[in-house]
Amino acid sequence: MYRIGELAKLCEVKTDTLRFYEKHGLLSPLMRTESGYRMYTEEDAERLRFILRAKAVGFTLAEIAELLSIDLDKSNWACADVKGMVDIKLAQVSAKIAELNHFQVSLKRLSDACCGGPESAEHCSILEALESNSAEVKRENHTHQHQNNPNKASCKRKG
Amino acid sequence: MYRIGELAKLCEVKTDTLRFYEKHGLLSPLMRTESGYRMYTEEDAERLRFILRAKAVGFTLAEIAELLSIDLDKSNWACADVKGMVDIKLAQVSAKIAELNHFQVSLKRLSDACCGGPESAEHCSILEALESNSAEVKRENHTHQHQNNPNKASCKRKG
DNA sequence: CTTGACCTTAGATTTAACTCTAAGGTTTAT
DNA sequence: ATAAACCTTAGAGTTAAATCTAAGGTCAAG
Ligand SMILES: [Zn+2]
Ligand SMILES: [Zn+2]
Ligand SMILES: [Zn+2]
Ligand SMILES: [Zn+2]
Repeated sequence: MYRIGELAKLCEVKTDTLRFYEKHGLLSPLMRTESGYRMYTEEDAERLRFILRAKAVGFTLAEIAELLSIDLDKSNWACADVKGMVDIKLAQVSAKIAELNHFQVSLKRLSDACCGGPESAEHCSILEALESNSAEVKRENHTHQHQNNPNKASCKRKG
Repeated sequence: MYRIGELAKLCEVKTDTLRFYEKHGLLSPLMRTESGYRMYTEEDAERLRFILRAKAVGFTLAEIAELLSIDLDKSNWACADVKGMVDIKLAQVSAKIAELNHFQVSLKRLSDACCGGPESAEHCSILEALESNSAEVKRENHTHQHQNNPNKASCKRKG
């Protein structure tokens, strides 16, 4: 039996999180002490680990609640149901990855085009790209305009 | 000159969004009509496009506000500043991708291990994996337990 | 018998970027 | 002159998952 702080420490979450999970129907300790302290059993701890594992593969708490209720009533559910949830999540995750990959490619293109030097950003190709509609990013070259101050170090590519 | 609805349509955003951007200091039309209608200039439209392009590479509105202020005062900023913002964002995006890739791999492993059939989930390897701590997911095989009902179609791998 | 670490509750706050509501004024077309 | 389509404002609601606050009760040690 664990008090809330003990279980929290054991599973590396905050006590707030455990109360939050309880409020949202994910994990309710069966017992309370006379004085009202929550007492979690090993079974509760296992349920918490289920929740954390499901979180670790990307499920939301609402989805985890569904998985938990399926898990408690397995015989009334099919593999198809469970795999369906996983596959939907997989599609969502893949879609998000695709979006972020797009960001990544664009950002990389912007980063690569900019010298990153100490010169004025007046001719920075990143800003130019954001200002204009063109798909390609003009690359700054060695003779680009912001090398016009000979007192400053010349604007060389980093790394 | 555009009224708010015209600019919204032109750039495929909601009027709400334009008011929201104004409230947050990203885009304020210089003019109003006598009756208080916002009138956006072509310059405002360009600024909106800047915002949308920056959004399209993953910047938050707060970061876009910063980029806009840099853009209006380029000579007081260096390429290093601009590239720095891009590189920070790139790192964030890459970190998020890494997390999602982890989700994706885990989900794929779960999905692959489950037959996805109409049989009871009593021996579903997905649920088993979430219940237990083991890193590897046990794969359901052709003779797995939930094929014990001969009245139902056997639990075959989908696709 | 008091200090400090723990526990309780209800409810507010956080983050991001909208999105919606209510109540009303303006423009344009018929 | 009236209806439709537009515009205004302030402010509340949405989503997700906590995280924090305030005000107080409990427990073990010294
Ligand atoms: Zn440069
Ligand atoms: Zn640059
Ligand atoms: Zn199966
Ligand atoms: Zn299965």
